Amino acid sequence: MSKYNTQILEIVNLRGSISVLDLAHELRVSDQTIRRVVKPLVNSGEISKVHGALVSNRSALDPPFLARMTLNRSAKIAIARDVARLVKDGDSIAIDTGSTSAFAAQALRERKNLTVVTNSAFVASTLAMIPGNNVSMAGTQLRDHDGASFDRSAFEVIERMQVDYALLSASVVDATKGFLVHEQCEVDIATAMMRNASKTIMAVDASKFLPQDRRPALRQPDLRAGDYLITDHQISSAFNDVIGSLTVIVAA
Amino acid sequence: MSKYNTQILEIVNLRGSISVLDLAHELRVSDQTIRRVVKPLVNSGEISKVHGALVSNRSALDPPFLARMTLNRSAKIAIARDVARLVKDGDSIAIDTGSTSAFAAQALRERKNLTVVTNSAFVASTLAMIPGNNVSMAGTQLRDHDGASFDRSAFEVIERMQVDYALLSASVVDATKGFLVHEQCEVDIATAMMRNASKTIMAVDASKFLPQDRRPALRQPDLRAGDYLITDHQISSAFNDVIGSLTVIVAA
DNA sequence: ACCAAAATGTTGATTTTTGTTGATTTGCGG
DNA sequence: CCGCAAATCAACAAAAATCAACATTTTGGT
Repeated sequence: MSKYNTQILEIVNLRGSISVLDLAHELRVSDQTIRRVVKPLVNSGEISKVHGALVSNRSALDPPFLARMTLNRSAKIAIARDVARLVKDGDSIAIDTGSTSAFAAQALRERKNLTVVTNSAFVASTLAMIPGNNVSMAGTQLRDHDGASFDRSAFEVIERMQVDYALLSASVVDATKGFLVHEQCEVDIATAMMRNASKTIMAVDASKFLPQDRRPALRQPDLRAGDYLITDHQISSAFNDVIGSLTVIVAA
Repeated sequence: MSKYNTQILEIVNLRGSISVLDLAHELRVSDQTIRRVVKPLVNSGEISKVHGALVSNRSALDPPFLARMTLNRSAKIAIARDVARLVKDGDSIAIDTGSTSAFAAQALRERKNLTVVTNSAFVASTLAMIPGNNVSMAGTQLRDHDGASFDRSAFEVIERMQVDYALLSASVVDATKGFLVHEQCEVDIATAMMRNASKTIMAVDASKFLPQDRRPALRQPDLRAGDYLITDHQISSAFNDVIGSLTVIVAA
């Protein structure tokens, strides 16, 4: 990770493409340095390279949102893949806010003819543009830190949908108290989604099972027998109470 | 994959078709190079080729949102920058659907404390996550090709906002008929946004001023004196009627 | 101030891309 | 069917970009 890293990404993504020499001149370094710095960026797929130029492969569409979600990224992606495997073409699904759900939305782009209801603007815009999908955005006023809505109209929209799956997440999993989140409004939305869904999918990466500094106090509604828990590590038997009769899927 | 790849796709898709020689001249390279670069594009079916010319195989319809995002990218980015320059921190703005508006939303991320109302889920999610912004998503059910909403609740939300600017766009500009779009619902939303805004900003790149194959028939509402038109080239005097008393900003 | 490690610049050999030339093919109107 | 002009293709030379190796500078810690 070099000090030019962010600058390079910025320039390449803004201009769409630029030659190695031009970029070297822009940053007042030699072309060789650019090549060296750029190589890991290309390997990690952040930008791509053709003989003669660096080209951005960031579609102008996907916002920096996902890029910021670097916390446990690969685990979340693995979980997202399994969510997409569970859901079939033509299913209907309610999706809550949260970074795991955001990745799941990305993965669900490969499904077709989904009916989706969500209170997250990001999830909505991700899935709305897939041809054949039918996406409803629940809520009007968006919270600034995650672009989700928890207003009255959000509940109204969710209440009038009847879906196959509710895809929920949690901030922390406690061995006795269960799935916890930080805010009451999140519980309320989750409850509404569960009530109107046949099955619930709880997607939480393994880090949420570890003790946390800032322990949230609010419990998500209890899951029902046959609901799914998707995570990325084998779960310790200490959590048997919480897991109960859930179908546990451990993502590779 | 060559460095001319994206440029070629952009030009071919914009113009519908172009001769190899013209394209070579446009990109300042030899015809032979064009032929070489184009061959893999033709093989992979991205564009097709007849003797003497390259033709786009994008549908004659307004290209899908994703494709439009790459069309005339640099012009749209320049325009977006000027939009962001016009709007000040703390302003309120209504934003319509469309690729130019999507870029404008990206550019507006550098503004703070904006109040935003939009019927595009993409614009909403782009701006919602900026701390201090207050974003309202107008509408519930999202159209699949661009993730925008035109339902009853969209109008209700827009009608109850009072904003400084309405940021609108158009598919084509006609010298006598003015700013045209393809669908009535787009006009309706634009009208509602304009009615509740002090000033209107019309953002259209120069390619929209050229004659088009498929001419949309629906007129955006007339702009008022003092409204802004932001584009990327000097506008021919043939459009004087349309421009009227607008403040024209030509993006660099 | 000193050393070691990391980052950067320079050089020259190597590879890829591009332009040019001339032969060959294709589309089209008699 | 023929001939013509435009378009295409093949091959080689020139130019540009890349890579590897080594020299130099900068950085961070003692």
